[in-house]
Amino acid sequence: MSQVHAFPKPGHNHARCTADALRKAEAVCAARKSRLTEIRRDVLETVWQSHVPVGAYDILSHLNENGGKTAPMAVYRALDFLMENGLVHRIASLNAFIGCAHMGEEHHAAQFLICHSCGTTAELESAPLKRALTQAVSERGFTIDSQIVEISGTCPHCRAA
Amino acid sequence: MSQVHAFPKPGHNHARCTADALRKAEAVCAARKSRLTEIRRDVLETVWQSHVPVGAYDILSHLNENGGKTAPMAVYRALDFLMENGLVHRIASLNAFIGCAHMGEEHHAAQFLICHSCGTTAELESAPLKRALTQAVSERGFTIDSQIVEISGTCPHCRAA
DNA sequence: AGGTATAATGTGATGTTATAACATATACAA
DNA sequence: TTGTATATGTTATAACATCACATTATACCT
Repeated sequence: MSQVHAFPKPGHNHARCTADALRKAEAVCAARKSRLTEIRRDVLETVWQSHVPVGAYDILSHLNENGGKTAPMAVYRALDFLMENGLVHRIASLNAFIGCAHMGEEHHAAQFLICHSCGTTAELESAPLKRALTQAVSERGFTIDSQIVEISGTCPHCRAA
Repeated sequence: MSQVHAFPKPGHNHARCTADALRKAEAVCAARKSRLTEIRRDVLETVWQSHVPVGAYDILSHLNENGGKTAPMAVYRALDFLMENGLVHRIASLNAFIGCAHMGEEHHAAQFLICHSCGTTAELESAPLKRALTQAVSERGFTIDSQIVEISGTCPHCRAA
């Protein structure tokens, strides 16, 4: 029986999400012998400040809040590293980035639910959807390299409110 | 039995695609009492020059090839109009635009196959995929407003070559 | 420890995509 | 024909992303 992932609740203990994420990231990097340097860790931490995707320049502003002088390139490089290591996803429809909720685990695909009311974005992670997609695509003689599934709408919590 | 749409062949008579598209666009606009003005028609025609998505600034260059002085804003406004009327789609992963292959028809969803070898991009239009998606999303209590499905890979013709 | 290759970061300029804000022109209905 | 809505023109700027090259840090081999 497949587990249906819950959409992040408005009042959840988010400090825990962040702490878990950083811990997992350390583990993933250790396992892959990737180096989670200071700037990469800072960027990851910034991305994890919420479940709302953040733009690269927002991350930059956050890093420079206390007089820092990090350049855009540094942020993009850190984001590239984090994406290569499966720690962060890019949301193409928003030109923004979000922490990966399944670091180190097998990943069906990058499938996202984006609430345009509160901005909260969650991974959908549906195996049936993945299968339907694979099937439809291969029927057409096409070979998949990568995919984007981004669904905008209203999350259960905003809908209730 | 459902019709599986063919991926555009390299040597097809593309003049016909364009002519068909412009004719359909006229019909759609007439039916909706939308005005397909000169610049909008020019942009649509430019987008239809191939089955490869074009960037807004490429469209702009094309419009200005013979000394014109159209501004970016005009192109974006035309694209907005064309998208509102279902004549053009935006490919988020490429920041580019492509003519809609199903103007005026019922549309399952914006689902695209993007060949990263030749650039050719086609609408997938799979009902089972749409169903799987709707199902997965509603299970999570989420209400869909819009969706993006963009699949990158190799098209049958490039794969054969 | 020292040398050297590789990886990471710094730095400045520039490229690319998209929108804001306000002025002007055009269509078309009353 | 004149008012109103729609469309376009114009200038500036915002927002997102990369190039190219210099410098520094780290790993790892001897």
